[in-house]
Amino acid sequence: MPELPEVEVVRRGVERWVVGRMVESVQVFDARSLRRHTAGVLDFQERLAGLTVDSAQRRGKFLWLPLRDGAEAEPARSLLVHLGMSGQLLVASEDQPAPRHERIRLGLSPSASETGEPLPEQARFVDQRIFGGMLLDPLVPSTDGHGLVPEHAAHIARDPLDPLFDVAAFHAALRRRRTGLKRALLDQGLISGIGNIYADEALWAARLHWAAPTETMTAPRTRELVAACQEVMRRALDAGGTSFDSLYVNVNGESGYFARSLNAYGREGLPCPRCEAAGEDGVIVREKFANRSSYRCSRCQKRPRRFRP
DNA sequence: TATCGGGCCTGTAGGC
DNA sequence: TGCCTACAGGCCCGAT
Repeated sequence: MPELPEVEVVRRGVERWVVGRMVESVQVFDARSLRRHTAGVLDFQERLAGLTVDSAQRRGKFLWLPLRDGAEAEPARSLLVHLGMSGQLLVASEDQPAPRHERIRLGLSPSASETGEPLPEQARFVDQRIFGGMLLDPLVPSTDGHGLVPEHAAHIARDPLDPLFDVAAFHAALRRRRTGLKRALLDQGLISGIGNIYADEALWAARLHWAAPTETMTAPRTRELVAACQEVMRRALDAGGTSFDSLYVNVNGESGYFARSLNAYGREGLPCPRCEAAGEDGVIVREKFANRSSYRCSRCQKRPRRFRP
């Protein structure tokens, strides 16, 4: 499932393979992947073709490619990409067979690597469940005054790996909320990039229960939680992301290995690794949370007296 | 205004 | 074998 580390892996791939190249053609195989581009498929195709990819940017799980028209000094719009829960952005050569669930294909201008090898001519957006999508979006000033962001991503908070992420501001916002910790971690307007998997992993690392009330957090506990988020995501990034199946791959179609390093998520009934190492008997339990699952250790992530499910 | 829950989607697994 | 149901989950929007 693409969360921040997976999207960052894809961003790096796009930076290496796609930046600096012109979009020469746009094929749309499934209009549902352009659901958020309200002007429609034709508008998307006509306006995107002929623009050059200036860079590859990311905030949380949103990835965007600022686009430059030949005569422009600065990009004024971007191709905003969200992978949803099954989206992939693959680079491929024309002779490679079309993958199943390919929704959008971009033909790229010819280019060569440093060694003179020709680069793949296509970028393919593949999305089995169509929760993700693309849109052409104007770039607007970020609400914190630093840089430009696509209009549709302007409401997204900075993520914990962003050098400009403000822990004190996050703590203050957390204290103002009247909800449970996990719900807050999944709120992309509060802190971005965290999905169900890394929320469980970060809460496990910080020994916090998912339903602990946000208003009970102290500043040191918030710092510990943010540090846990950063640590979990950095390790996932080093491993190339989390792959449970073929739903997440990098731009070259390769899977990541972080799933092997998960401590809580998906480990129902197994011993808690931390408790096991200490000779204790904690077990990972699975609980219903907002129509999905939450995993925690029965012993070191005890249910708080006050509880906000 | 803040919070919550349902809908969007498809493939897979499991039960019958 | 084939049908049905539950489940996975990020984001958006309407309801409370």
